[in-house]
Amino acid sequence: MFEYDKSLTGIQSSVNKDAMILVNSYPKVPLTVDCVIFGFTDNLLKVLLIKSDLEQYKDQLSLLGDMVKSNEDLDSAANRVLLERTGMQNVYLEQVHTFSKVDRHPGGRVITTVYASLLDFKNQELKIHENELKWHALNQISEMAFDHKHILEVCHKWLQKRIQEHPLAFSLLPEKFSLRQLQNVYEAILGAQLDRRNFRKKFASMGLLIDTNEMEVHVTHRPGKLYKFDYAQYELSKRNWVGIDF
Amino acid sequence: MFEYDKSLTGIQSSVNKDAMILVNSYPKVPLTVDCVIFGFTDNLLKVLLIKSDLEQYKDQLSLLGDMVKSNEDLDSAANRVLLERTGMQNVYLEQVHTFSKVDRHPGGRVITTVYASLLDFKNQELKIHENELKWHALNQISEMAFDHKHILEVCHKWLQKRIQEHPLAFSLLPEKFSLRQLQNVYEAILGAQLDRRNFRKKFASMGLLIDTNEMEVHVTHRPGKLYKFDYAQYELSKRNWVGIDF
DNA sequence: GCAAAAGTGTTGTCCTTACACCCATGC
DNA sequence: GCATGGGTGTAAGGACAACACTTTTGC
Repeated sequence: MFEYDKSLTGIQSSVNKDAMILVNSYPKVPLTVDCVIFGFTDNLLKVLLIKSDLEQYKDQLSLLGDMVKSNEDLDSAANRVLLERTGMQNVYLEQVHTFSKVDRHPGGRVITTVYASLLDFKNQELKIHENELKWHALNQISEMAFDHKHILEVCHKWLQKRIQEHPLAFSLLPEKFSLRQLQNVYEAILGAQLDRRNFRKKFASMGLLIDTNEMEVHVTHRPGKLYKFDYAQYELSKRNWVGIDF
Repeated sequence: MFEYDKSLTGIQSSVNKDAMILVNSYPKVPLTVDCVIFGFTDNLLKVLLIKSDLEQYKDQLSLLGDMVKSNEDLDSAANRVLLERTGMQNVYLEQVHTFSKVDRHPGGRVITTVYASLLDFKNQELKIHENELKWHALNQISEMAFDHKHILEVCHKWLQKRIQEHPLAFSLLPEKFSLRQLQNVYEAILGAQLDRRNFRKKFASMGLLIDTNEMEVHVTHRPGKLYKFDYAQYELSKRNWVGIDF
């Protein structure tokens, strides 16, 4: 089976000529992606941040971002940023919003598409410590460079909504986790206390947890059971929601 | 009270110099916005579309879009497209997603941010008929130019989800509407039949409908009451949802 | 044996669903 | 008077919220 690059054939390029002229008439804008990388440890929701490179934002915190390369789509750029900064691949990553205020960057107009990612803190070691790459507790972040504080708030709200309708939270936990850990994740993200018995009942009834027959070890209290998340079962049982809930 | 344009002051520009050099090093990309404009009539969910300008997509349907001007943010560009094409302002408009596959446009790389809008079909007359601007029933659209069919599907799913958690549907209806019209909107968008009594009970119990004390006229059956949507009450009573529903 | 968190069931309330008959209008 | 859709109530089932005691471990 052979395939051509159609853009190289004479026929195709004559058809495309008007399209190319049109596209060339458009203003061009520098594009970046920024990643809001959520993690969970010490019972706190954390975000992975660096110190800004720019003099103007000296010592201020900044999201992990980079320009979008000319042959790269946004998803790839976001995955690349994540890989370059954390060494991790195949992590949960979702586009959240594109921010475009004309004065959002002091160096001129830059539009940024923001991705949110969730990953297990402990699985990974942040080999790259450039720009003081560190986890920061979400509720202790005050000022940030650019419009990044605003972006962070948008992503936090996005996450609060998203974990209630999609099992994202499991990405923040190790493969095996206790129900207490799971509940802690929900409480940290939602900023609310949940009833332990009802929480456990809810997850038990969903049938998405696999009992590993293992227990917590070295805890200073009665050890809890460890579970795995049943991704296969989740794919089968995704709800088809029809209801009205403003 | 006076304000400067800080970018014009000497102090500021020396601080910004490194930022500007950085931004200038980024690849630049042509950007567009595309609007998926939903309407509702004849009990069908419709979308406002034109015929593509491009030779390659001759006679194929295309979303309403335009380049993003160099001094314009995305929201403004989307509002401008809507205004230019429909003459309407201040309509519901929300950013949905940014599409960036490198080969999505035959004229070269173009990234597009897609907005969805909902508006009342009858309130407006589409004065501009360029490119055969017309409403098309969503379920009868087959082929489209570019990746617009895919975009449309993403926006339809977005809409299905969104109307169940936010009262968007009212934007598709005239100011005064009957419960039957409202139910028809939900049924058309969700592609599902809903129980009439339960639907009415649900909305009655929410307390978001104002009885106008007017009735339908010139209908060939018992006329229904006309209601208005109580936006003020909705703002007060927005739910603060904490629940888990995969 | 004490501190700390795991594990477990019941009850009341509310929401959702399913379902059938009479009513007002245009023709 | 008939066709068309408007308007209404109830009962059963399911989900959610509130709530307290016993168990297991480390120290």
